[in-house]
Amino acid sequence: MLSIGKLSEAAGVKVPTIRYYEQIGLLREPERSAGNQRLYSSASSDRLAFIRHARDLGFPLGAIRDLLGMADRPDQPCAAVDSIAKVQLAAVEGRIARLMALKSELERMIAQCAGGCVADCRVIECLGNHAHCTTNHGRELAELSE
Amino acid sequence: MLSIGKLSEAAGVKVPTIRYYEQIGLLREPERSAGNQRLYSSASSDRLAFIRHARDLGFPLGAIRDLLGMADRPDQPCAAVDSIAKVQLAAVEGRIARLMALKSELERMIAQCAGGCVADCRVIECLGNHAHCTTNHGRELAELSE
DNA sequence: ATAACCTCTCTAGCAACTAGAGGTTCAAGT
DNA sequence: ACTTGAACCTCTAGTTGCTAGAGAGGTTAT
Repeated sequence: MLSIGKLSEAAGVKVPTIRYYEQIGLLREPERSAGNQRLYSSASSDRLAFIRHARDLGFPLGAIRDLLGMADRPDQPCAAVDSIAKVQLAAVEGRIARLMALKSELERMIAQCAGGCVADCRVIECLGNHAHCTTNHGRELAELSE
Repeated sequence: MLSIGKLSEAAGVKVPTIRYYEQIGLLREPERSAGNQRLYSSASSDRLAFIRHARDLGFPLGAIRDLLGMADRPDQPCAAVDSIAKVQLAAVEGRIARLMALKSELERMIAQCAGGCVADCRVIECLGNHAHCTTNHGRELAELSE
């Protein structure tokens, strides 16, 4: 059995984060020692590593909750799993596209700045006047990119 | 003079967001009508458009606060402006790089899945076992990408 | 004058944690 | 056996950038 600190080290997830996952119901409440400290099995460690890996891949916790539920029923078809992964892939692709547009906009702004004083600064100018932009970025393009 | 609703429409920023910007000190407190409603000049509208555009480009509000302070002193050198923009560009580039790694990982996971049942699902398998990954993504690679 | 709509303040909520206060328990060294 | 110090406990509040709602009051058009 592992203490929360050992589990934290083993799975690469910070201690308060583990408690947070328990609080929101992503991890089951573990056993406790006589002195009320959490004790985890190595199965918990696997589960936590799964969560961590999915988080690293950008899956939101809600999707991870669904994935864990599916992983617990191995004889079901995995179409639903696939579709979650595909949604996540689409989200990632969308973010990349938006960020590329922002990148070129920023590069253009920076390149145009001659390094003089603020009154002539292209960066300030461009931020103040959307008409200077080449790309058609807007609220709907940027909101998922951060 | 514009009501908050007109300003909202003019700048493309929602009404509660305008009040929020005022609350955190990004916009000055405007004049009020006899009935205590906010009244904005067209200068406010420009300032708000500036903020909106910078947000669209992914600048955090703290950076925008700095940029606005600089825009108010047009005779200063603009090196500081440039450096804020460059930091933002670097952040965007970093996010793109991380997202590209995540994208290929997700694509690989999805491609490998034969569409059977969960027990054989490559997606679940890969999420559970980091050793299946080709890329070396980790906490430090993914944390800025969302 | 009255309906319809706008605005006011205030509070609480979202994701996904992180930080801190103030107190207990455990493991190791003496 | 005792003491020290690290690790643990619970609880609350903060982060970022808003968004949603309650309940009250202002404005405008017919």
